[in-house]
Amino acid sequence: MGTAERKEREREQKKELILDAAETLILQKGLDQLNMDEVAEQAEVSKGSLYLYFNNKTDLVLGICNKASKMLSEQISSVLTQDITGLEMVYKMGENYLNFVRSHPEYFRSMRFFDNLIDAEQLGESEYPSMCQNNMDTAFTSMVRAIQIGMQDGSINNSYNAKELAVMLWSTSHGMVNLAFLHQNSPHFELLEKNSIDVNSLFQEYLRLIGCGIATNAESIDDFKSKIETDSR
Amino acid sequence: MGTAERKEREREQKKELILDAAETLILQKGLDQLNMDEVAEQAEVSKGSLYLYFNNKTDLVLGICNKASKMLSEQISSVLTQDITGLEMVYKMGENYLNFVRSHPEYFRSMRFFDNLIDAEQLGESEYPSMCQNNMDTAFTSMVRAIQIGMQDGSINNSYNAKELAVMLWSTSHGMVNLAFLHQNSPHFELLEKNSIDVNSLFQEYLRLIGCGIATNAESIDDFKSKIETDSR
DNA sequence: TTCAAAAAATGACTTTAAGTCAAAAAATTA
DNA sequence: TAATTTTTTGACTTAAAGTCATTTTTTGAA
Repeated sequence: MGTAERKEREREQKKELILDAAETLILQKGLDQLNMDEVAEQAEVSKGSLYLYFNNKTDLVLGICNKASKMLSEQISSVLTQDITGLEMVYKMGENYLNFVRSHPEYFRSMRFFDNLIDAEQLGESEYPSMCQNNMDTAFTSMVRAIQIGMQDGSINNSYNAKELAVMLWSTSHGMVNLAFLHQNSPHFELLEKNSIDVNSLFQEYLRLIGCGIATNAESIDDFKSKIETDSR
Repeated sequence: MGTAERKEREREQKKELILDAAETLILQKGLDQLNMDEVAEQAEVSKGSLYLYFNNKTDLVLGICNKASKMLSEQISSVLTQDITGLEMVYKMGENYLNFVRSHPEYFRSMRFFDNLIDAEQLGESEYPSMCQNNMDTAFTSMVRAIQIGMQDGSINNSYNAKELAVMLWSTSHGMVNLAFLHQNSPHFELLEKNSIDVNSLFQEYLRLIGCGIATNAESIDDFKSKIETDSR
């Protein structure tokens, strides 16, 4: 009869509706100011309904984090299908990460929230943490794959362990991207202005720094640099 | 008469007492679970008294962050007085940062809290944010200084802009150190275990990666590597 | 179409934890 | 030593998360 299937679909749509409402509010006023009564109002449902679709406020924010990490993971993984060297893939992945954070600050906020939760709190019965984790694992695996491709095609120095290198690039780019986020979204954060540093050139320099570290040799570095310059135009 | 001075000193001691109590609780149960009633109990004062010494809960946590950032800043700046090359200073600063986070997870938690606040919330009348900011500025300036020393003594490639390089090293090491923090303090974080990666060797590799990127030439890199190996014994 | 049973939605209510303040206790000083 | 000022207290207020008895809507067999 298909009633159950339709119900399930409608349920998912309603969850999506609520998540959209919450995202709008987070974008407007930040995650700290997110209030369940307002989410209910924005989503045009009662407060009680929120709790039919999400266990609690944390669960709801993790629902957003799930969407966020899925989107990021897809954008990172998509690089693997391009016809470029492994080193270039690594570069593109970093660029995609930066672009993601810039265009979806509310998504990045939800991912920072998840990062804070994973330390500290017991996550209860929410199904989202493992989903978020899976999304991030997928993105990470794509990174490892790009590095392996680079070692194969000779663009990346194979004296590193691929996974170890992936973790390093992951963490360092997280640090860089976090800086870009603060610069864009926090009026109190003035480190870059005070030192008159431009985010774009900073990120280019980061890639250059990393590039010099992981590339096989001078030729592949030069090759890499010219690629970067071409891309940034 | 000196009564006013004594009162002021006693007031500072009481603030310290309350901060210590809060630190103990954060270490035990995490920042999310921090509860003002429990802080009052732990500090052996009434709840009302907490609000005589701190504007609100946020202010109290920022008080901890002030201590934390001061300690970190001192540890980083102390490297400047050592008789080593600029490149080695940069390395030592990174190492000090890592050690700080490992031995004071509750302090690092308070600094993450500050990081989240600076985006999002209006910080009210608290005097701490600017103090924390100053502490971090001091640490950052020490980093710039180390890089300038390295450019002078020939250990660091001077094709970079010193401040830009400092921001990069700051951000990337923040990312690395954050990873080490999660690994140590979050039972849910399994990225390193799953890929059987050791934090110490990862950090060594990070320094090697960065070292290769910023060092002047092969000789200084080799020199640097042998220094690192000596130190890790 | 009708209506009883099931499912979904509601909002007034409960709970929890931050934050307040009038009254009490302690310290100061004349 | 007693009036005055300063400090402390904990019961109270408030804000926001979370609950649940009741109402509304949907379903599907007669």
